[in-house]
Order: sequence, then structure tokens, then C-alpha cells
Amino acid sequence: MRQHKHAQVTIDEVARRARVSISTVSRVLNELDRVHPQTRERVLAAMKDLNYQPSAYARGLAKQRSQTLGFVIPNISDPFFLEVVRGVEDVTTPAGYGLLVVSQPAATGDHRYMKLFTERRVDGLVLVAIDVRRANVEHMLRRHIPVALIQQDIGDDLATFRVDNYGAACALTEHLLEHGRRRIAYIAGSDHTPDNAERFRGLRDTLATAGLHLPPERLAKGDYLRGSGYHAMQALLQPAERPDGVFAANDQMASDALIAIRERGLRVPEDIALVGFDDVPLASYVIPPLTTARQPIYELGRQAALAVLGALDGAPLAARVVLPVPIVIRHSCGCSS
Amino acid sequence: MRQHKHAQVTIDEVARRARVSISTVSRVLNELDRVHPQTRERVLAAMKDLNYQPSAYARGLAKQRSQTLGFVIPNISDPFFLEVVRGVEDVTTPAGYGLLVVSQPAATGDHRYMKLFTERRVDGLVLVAIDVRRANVEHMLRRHIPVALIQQDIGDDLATFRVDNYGAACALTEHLLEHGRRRIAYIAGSDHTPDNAERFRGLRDTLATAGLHLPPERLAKGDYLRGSGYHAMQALLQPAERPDGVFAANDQMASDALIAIRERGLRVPEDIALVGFDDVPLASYVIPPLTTARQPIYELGRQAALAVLGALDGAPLAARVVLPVPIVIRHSCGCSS
DNA sequence: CTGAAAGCGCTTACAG
DNA sequence: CTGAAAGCGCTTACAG
Repeated sequence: MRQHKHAQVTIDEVARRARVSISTVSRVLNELDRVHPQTRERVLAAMKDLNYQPSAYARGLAKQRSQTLGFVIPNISDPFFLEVVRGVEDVTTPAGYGLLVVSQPAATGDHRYMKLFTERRVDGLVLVAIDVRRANVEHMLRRHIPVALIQQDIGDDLATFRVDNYGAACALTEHLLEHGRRRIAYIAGSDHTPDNAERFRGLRDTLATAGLHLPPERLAKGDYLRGSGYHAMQALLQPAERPDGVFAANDQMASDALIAIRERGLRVPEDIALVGFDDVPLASYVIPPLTTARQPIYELGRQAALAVLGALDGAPLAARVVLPVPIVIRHSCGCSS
Repeated sequence: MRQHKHAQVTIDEVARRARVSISTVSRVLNELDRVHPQTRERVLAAMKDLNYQPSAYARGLAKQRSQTLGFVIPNISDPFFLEVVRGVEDVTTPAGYGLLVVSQPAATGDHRYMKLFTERRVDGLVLVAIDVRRANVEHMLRRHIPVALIQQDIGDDLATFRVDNYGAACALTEHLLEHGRRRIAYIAGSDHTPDNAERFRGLRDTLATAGLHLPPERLAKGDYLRGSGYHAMQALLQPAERPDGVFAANDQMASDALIAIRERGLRVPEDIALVGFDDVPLASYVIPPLTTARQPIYELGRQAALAVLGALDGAPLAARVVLPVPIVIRHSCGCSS
């Protein structure tokens, strides 16, 4: 067989150079058995001289472990996405795991990544906010492939990593109450998202505890996207009794609301105190800068990855993690610089 | 040997069920040789019945091809990042390639991903805007591993995919001139970045062509980041003869400049026309919305990935691709709604 | 502590 | 058109 000019160096060459068998090279590679110190040194030296990098493929085949994790992200332009990859990647790479990334277009269904991940024999999975079918997750789990779900809740028994939307919404509402606001309105995000539901619940429960309630005319529908907050706010400004506080389900809509309020000749926070959610760059940029809540996205990725790697080492898969969402106080709520 | 309860199904089981040898199964898998239609049907049926997914590991080992691409992204919170992964991923997954993602902290040096990628025997590499050493790229190329560089220029002979900063800067400046502006100032991004240099060159060359020049007092240093545009703009407003147009190297700084201008009691675009670069969400949000340029990030990823896959099929690696950057006209330049 | 050998799940000439 | 066999580069009992 012709020698490939620049082929990778294999375990055989290392063994030959160190004058040992490949078993021994493998042993120092895996640090399992005892190897005589001197032999070890020789092998190590040979590996270094030849710049040997063991083939993950051959290893994976022999060990029946691919040392890689599958990672699926939604197709949508999620501003948080970068943070979660970093969180995941920062734990996987140091642990010697590769990260196989697939972005899942919402329409396609599940097959795209399931096929790829099965072929590649991924050891574990981290799925971010996508449309997973429960059956698929169970299928993986049955094969002892741990799965962590981020921002996606499809069963109490599955390992899911979420953010405490409810708690942050309570805190934000509390804060509005502390500023003396009593007629607090809500600008909703997309109806069907759990985030929206939880934030709304936080608002309503906190109001209820304070003996307040939220009449229908102080509830306006938005869709998280640009522009919707503007129209929602206009609707909220119709009734004679205007709200004195507004909780928007995200910063984008809060920023839109700001414009609608200003156009009406009213001031934030003097006439209407306003809070958003997410702490996107825009939030600190509008005037006045928004009081909002910052989701620990990086941490979400980190913890999900740690859980999967832990499970691979035999630890039980933590069932449900809910990370606290700190609120960040700026000026739109009435706090001064 | 104990039968693993949920082990993956292998080629042997398929062969047995289809009553052929594994060679034949392999043949229908790879569609290389002729296989009798009826045999093929039997094999296909068996594969389907057993839900067979060939092991990418065993295949990679036998074929000496991993069918995966390495992908490195910078650690920084690049708002464009998501778009480029999507661009890359949208071509690799359909082509049956996996994408191994690593984020490269600037400080660490190159070893982190070089080691991982060598171990995993990636077939090709896409490197985004990171600090690659030329030696590393050459090392890969010598092993016949095609490398595409995105937004990173370290040699005329390497396949690099860039965006036409210069052309867009020319167009933007041209546009300012068309609005009758003659005293055009520049708010620079970080000195050392090629993007900044190219945008600046575009401005200066276009001014020169129009018989204009850019005196030192109309050149202010920024660093792309929040706040720097504000101070830069204040400096530009010092001289008695104020600029009547400002080109900021990115939207963030342009937005900052907007505030500084307004604080000075001047209006955009009436007193000073303003343009930015990048078309981040903020750009369309500030008042007046910014005229700017939109980089084709997704396309950058797509083309780089296509080039690498092409090279893997024997095509020559396209040396240099520069994608046009359309400018997006809004109101900060003086155009009306 | 160390080596020979079988095996991981495929592919690929080589025969037939 | 199809099968037997060697090989891809490792790991892992099994002997010694």
C-alpha cells in the first residue's frame, strides 16, 4: 500500500518508535492500567515527537462512545443563542467532547437532526427551545443517551433547564408597586409561548396579593415583535382611566410602548412607569433606559451541558432546573440615576 | 458476549435479515456498484424494518473521511454569529456533513481547536474572524484539509470570504454627497480592525474623487462599543466649522452620535446627516432611523461552506470572495419617509 | 507491567 | 451481481 504523504500518524508508528506494543501505547493513552514509569516516558516522548493525535473515530468505534454531544438550536434569530452555545461549549470542549450543531427549521419536523445524531452516535443531547416530540426524547433515553432540554417543557420527568420567568415577573411587578403604581397594565407576548404565560401569571398573582386586579382594558395583546408594543400601548391609552404602570412582556415591546406614550404627550416614568423583560442592548439604549430582567442564558447552557456529561458518568439526570432571573433597575420604573 | 439491550442495529443484522452478505448491504448503502434490483429491494426493506443507521464512526474509519467540518467562532458576542452558523449549517447538513463547533477565546491561542479537529479528523474547516496563525492553516492544507476563512485576511493565497466594506463605505459617502453634504466627518471603529480601515478608505477615496478631503478635526476615534460614539461626536462638534455629515463606522456609534448631536441642540438630518454601518436592530429603532449598510452574513457562511465542500470534491478552493454590501436607506441621511 | 489477539462496524479490492 | 477477507486505528480482556 502506498504511503499517504501526509496521513495522520497512527498508534502503530508510536508503538514502533517507543519499542512497545500498541497495547501499551493505548494504556498510557487511557491511563487505566499501571504502566512502568520508564515505559510511559518513552511512549509519551514518542507521541510528542510524532505529534500523535489518536483518532476519535477509531476510539469511538472501539469504545462505543463517540465523545460528542448533539446540540440543536432553533432557526429563529434568537438573540440569546450565542450565549447558550458558549455556555455549552465551555463545558464540553474542556471535557474532551465535541459539539455537533444542527439548526432546526421549525417546519421540517424532527428527522433532520435525529438521523444525523443517530448516525454519529452522539453520547448526549442538548436541545434548545425547539419543537421536540416527546417520543424522540424517550427514544434517546431508552438508548441511554441523556437529553437536556433548554427553554422547552414537554414533561415533568424530563431534564429541563429553564429560567424563572414567574419569579422575575413578580419582582418587577413588586417594584412597580413600590413606586406607588396601582393601575398596572400588561402588554402580552405571543399567546402560545410559556414565557408569556409565566410572566403574566407573575404579574397577576403579585397584583392579587396586593389586593389589586387587572381589568380586561389593561391587558393588551402583542407578539414580542417590533411594532406590536406600539399598538398595544395605544389601546391601553384609550380608556379614561389610564394605567400608571406598564409591564411589557419583552424589551422590544416596552420600547415601542415608550414611543406611543410619548406621542400621547405623556412622560415615562412620571406619568407611566414602564418595565420590560430580557435586557437586550436596546433596553439600556432607549430614553429613559428600561428597567427589565436579565435571563442567565450562558448559565442555562452551562448547566444543561454539565447535567448531560454528569449523566454520562452515571449521575442521575437532574429533573428540573429553574434559574433565577435578576431584575435590572434603570430609570423607566421611576428610579433615579 | 451479552447483548446490549438497546444497542444500535449494525450492518450484520441487516445482512442477516436480507439474506445477503454485509458487502452487499454496504453496496446499496454506497450506491457504487451494481446491485441486482431485487436484492437491493430486500436490503432496503431490511434497513427500513430495523431502522438501520450506519455508524458514522465505522464508516469514517474505513473510508478515512469523517464527513464532518470544523467550525470556529470568536468568543465575543458577535451579533452576526447566528447568521453565519445558519449559513454554514444549511449547506453542511443536507450534504450529510456534521458541524463540529468550537468557540475560541481570544487569549487561549490556537491549540484548543487544532487538537480537537485533528483528533476528530475533520475533513474541512471554516474559521470565522478569529486569530488564526497562518502556520496552522498551512498545516491543514498540507494534509489536504480545505480551510475557508470568514472575515479574516491572513494571506492572498488563502480562501477568504469577506464583505465589501470598502464599496459600501463608498456608496454611503456618495449618498451623503448627494444630499449636498461637504464637510463629512468620520467616527472610527477600533484602529486595528481591517473593517475599520476599509470603511475609512472608502470614505476618504470617495471624498477625494469629489475634490474634498478630511481634515484631522473631522476624524474622531471610537472603538465600536457603546458610548464611544458619544464622545467622538462631542469632539467633532468642538470646531467652529461643524461637520454637516457624519459617517460612523457602525450603528452603535452612530446611535451614540445621535444623542450627542441632539444634546447640542442640533437636528439629524437637517443640521447633520448621519450614516452608520451593519444594520443592527437598533439602527431602525432610533429616531430618525439610521441609513446604514447590511452585511450579507448568512451568505458569507453559505459560500464558505460550499467552497469547502467543493474542494472536498476536488474543485479548486476559490481564492477570494468579496460579497457586496447593500446600503439601506432610511431617514438619518436626509431621505424622507 | 506488557504483548498477542479479537473485536468495534464499516469499506474495498479481489475472486468468482 | 455477490461473497470472503483484509484493513481502517483503536480498546480490552486474556495470558504471561
